[in-house]
Amino acid sequence: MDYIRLLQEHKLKVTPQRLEIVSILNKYGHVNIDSIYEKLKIKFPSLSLATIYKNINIMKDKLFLSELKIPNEKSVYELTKEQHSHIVCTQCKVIIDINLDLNQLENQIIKLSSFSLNESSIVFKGLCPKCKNKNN
Amino acid sequence: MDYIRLLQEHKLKVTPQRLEIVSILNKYGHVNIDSIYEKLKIKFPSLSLATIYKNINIMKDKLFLSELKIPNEKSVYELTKEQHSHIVCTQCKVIIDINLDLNQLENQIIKLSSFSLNESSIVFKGLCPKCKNKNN
DNA sequence: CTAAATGCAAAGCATTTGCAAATAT
DNA sequence: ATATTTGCAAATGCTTTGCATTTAG
Repeated sequence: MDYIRLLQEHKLKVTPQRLEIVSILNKYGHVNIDSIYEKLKIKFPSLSLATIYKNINIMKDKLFLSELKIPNEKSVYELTKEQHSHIVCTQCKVIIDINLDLNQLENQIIKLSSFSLNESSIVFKGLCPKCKNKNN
Repeated sequence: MDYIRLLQEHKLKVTPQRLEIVSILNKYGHVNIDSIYEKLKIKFPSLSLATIYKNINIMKDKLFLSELKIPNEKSVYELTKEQHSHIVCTQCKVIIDINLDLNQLENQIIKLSSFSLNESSIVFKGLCPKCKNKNN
């Protein structure tokens, strides 16, 4: 993935801190602020939390970063991809992306509510295969 | 709706403040902290925000209050009902409940992810019928 | 009468802001 | 050379806590 181009396309200056934030997001997929900070602190000991917040916000504004709100948990961030849904393991907290066919669901909604739809946020919770087995 | 019984069933003392919080939740359906506070302040001028927070938290713990996290907006609270989904109007911010048949969706998820499922949080965004018309 | 709830003020966190110094273009 | 970004410290804002007083059961 070309992080430099990603930043440039959004008219952001390419700083080492920014490159590393994007790289962490890309590598880990779903991360919260604290864990971005921890990981970055290793490479940039002088790094400020304020810098992370500023960058997260600017990237959100430019829409190439999305915040995922999860019931009863902290928000995590991910690089914006095509629309997809999430499943969270209630035990080990792993979050995975899933591509669902939402046509049938959207038809139901439009029929029942007469809304016109654009975004959706679909988060399921349950047990991942590993944790399912551990529990037996 | 019998607010007194609702509180008693959860072993909470029936105070005037609590009755009014529950009544507001029931009346308005989806409300955020500030708007609960504003509405209550009229009836109880001495009311403290801390009391609202304490009550929201205790009701959440007892699971008869649910927090609804909405992408890019403040959380709202609702009395816990049977599982249902939500649609939010991006223009007027109205939130409506909707009962969807999730069977087909859940089958997809189980097939694709091998998770076992329990909760789900499904929030769609779009334009409500009124705002759709206004925009023409 | 006792345990729980309220209201106030203070404390605690998370996030944002202002500004001088450093850096990218 | 200029505008943006960083990092620090201070400020803000939301939520929680501690405690004395009040209230419900």
